[in-house]
Amino acid sequence: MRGRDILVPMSVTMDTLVSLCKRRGFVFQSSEIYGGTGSCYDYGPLGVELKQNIKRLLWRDFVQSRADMVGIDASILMHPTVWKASGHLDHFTDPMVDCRECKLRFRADHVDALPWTHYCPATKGNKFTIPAGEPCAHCGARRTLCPDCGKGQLTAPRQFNLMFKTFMGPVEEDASVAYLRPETAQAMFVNFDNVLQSMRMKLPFGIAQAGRSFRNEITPGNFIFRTREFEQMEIEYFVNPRDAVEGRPADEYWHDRWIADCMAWFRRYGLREENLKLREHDRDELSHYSKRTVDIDYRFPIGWSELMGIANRTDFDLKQHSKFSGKSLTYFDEERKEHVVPYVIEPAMGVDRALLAFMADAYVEEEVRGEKRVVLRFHPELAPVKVAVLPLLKKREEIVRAAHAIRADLAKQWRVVYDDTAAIGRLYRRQDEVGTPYCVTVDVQTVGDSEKGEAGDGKVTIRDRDSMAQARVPIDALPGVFHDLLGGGAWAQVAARLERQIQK
RNA sequence: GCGGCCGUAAUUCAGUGGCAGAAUGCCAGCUUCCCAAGCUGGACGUCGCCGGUUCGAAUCCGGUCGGCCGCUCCA
Repeated sequence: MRGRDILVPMSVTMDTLVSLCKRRGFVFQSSEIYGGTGSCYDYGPLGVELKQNIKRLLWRDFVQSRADMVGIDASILMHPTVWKASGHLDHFTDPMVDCRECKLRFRADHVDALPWTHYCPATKGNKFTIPAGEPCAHCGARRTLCPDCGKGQLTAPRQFNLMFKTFMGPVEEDASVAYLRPETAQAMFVNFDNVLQSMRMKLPFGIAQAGRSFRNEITPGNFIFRTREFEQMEIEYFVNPRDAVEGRPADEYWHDRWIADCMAWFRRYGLREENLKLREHDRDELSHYSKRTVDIDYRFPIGWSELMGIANRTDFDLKQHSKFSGKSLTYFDEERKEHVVPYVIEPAMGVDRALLAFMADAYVEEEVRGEKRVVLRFHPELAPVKVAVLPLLKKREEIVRAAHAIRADLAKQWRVVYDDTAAIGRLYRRQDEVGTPYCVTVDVQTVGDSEKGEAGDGKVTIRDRDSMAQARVPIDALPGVFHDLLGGGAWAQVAARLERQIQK
C-alpha cells in the first residue's frame, strides 16, 4: 500500500495480484499482443471458472432459493427511448462546461449565445448584464468567466458521452442510433409488466439479471476495478410503498433487509469483516432517482472503494417508463382496490469487483519450512478448481492409471485437474497458488506392488489446502467426502469423521 | 483532459551508444512415494509499436499505444 492507506496495511498489493492473475491464467490484458486495449481485460481459464462460480452462487442464493425472486436475461441493445426515460441520455450527449464557482453546467456551444454577467473594473466593479456575444461598453472586455455568476472560471469543454453509441443496421444514420446499456436495471423496469403477468407475481417480488454493461468512464483504471465494459448483477425488488412491515414503510424495511442480506453474502463466501463496511450516501451525492443509497465498501488494495450499491429508487423508473411508453406500469393492490406504482430497492453489484475482492481477501503468504507459500484461500464454492489428483510417482503405470480414473470420476461433478509434471511438493504449491482446496494423492500403497505380490488398499490421501493436513480414504468414498467438504463442511469435522469410520 | 514516472523472457528485474542478461518459473530425462529437494539437458525476446539521428540504438530524439501516480472528473 502507498500513501493514504498505511493505517491498515493490506496483505497484498495490486501489482502482486495482477502478476498472479496473468501468470496463473486468471486475467489477461485485452489484445495484449497488439499493445493492449485500454481498460479492457480478458478472463483466462481459471478466471472464467471463478467468475462463473460467483455468478452461480449469486443466482442460487438470491434467485433460485427464494420464492419471491425471478430472473431475466435481456438484450444489451434496447429501444433508444429507454435511455431518454431513464435520464441517461439527457445531460450527457453534448460537450459541457462547468463553472468552478457556482457549479452551473452549460452546453459549450451555447455559452457564447447567453447574455453574461460582468463586474466591470472600469466602473469600480459595477455589475452589468451584457447581451450575448457583445463586449462590455465600458472596458471593452469580452466574457471569459461564467455567464451566470460572472465570477467562476469555466472548465474546458467535456464530452459527457457516458454511453457507448452504435448503429442498428448497416447504415449509419441518426434514425438508427442505439446504445450499449450502461446498466442492466432498465430492462427489468421495462419488463416489469411482462414478468408480473406471466409469472403471476405478488408484491413484494424481485427481478434479477446478470450481464454486461458499458460506460465511457472518465477515469478507468485500477486493473479490473473500473473498466468501460463490465459485468453487473442487479436486482430490482418491487415493494408496495403503502404497505408497512414491522411498523415501517415497506420500501425502507426492505432496503435495510437487502443491505443486511448482501453483507451476509459477502461474509459467507470469505470476505473478512474488517475489510467490509457500509457507507451512507450524502444527500448531494444521491443519484437523481434515489431516495437513499448505501454502498458496501471493501478495502481493496487501492483503498476503500465501492463493491456494491443498494439504492431505493422509489417509483421514479416505473413512472418514467410509463410516461414515455404510454403503458400503465402499476400493480393492483387487491386489499385497497387501487393501482399503485411500486417502489423499487436496487441491490447492484459489480461482478468484476467482487472477483477482485474475493481474490484480494483470499491471498495470503505464509512461511513453511523457511520457504514462502502463496495460497489463495478461496471458499470451496468459489475455487476455480475443486480437486487436483496427483500421482506420487509418475513412473508407476498403475498409480497414473488410478489417478486418471479418479479424476475422470470426480470430474462428473466438479472441476478437477490432474498433474504429474513435478515432485509432489511443487504440485501442492501450484495448487495452493490457484486456491484449489483439496488434493488427492495416489501412492504405491493405493495400488499395491505386483512385484512383491502386495495388494493395494484402494485408499488415497486427501490433503487440505489451508492446514496442509492429510487424511486417508477409500477411493469409493471420495465423491461422498467431497460432497461434504465442497458443500461447506469443515475439514476438521469431516477428517475426524473419516478417522472414526476407518477405525471401525 | 493536464502533468510526472514507466514499458527488456511467463514473472520480478539488471543492462543508459558496440554480441540480449540474471533469478524464479516452464518443458524433457534421471532421481525421489508426501509439501517450491537434487542432477543433466532444453525452449522462451522484432527490448510495447512506428519513425528519426548514428558506421552502429534496448540505450539518444519525435510520435503512438499501454500501465502507474497526482490533478480534474465521476449523472
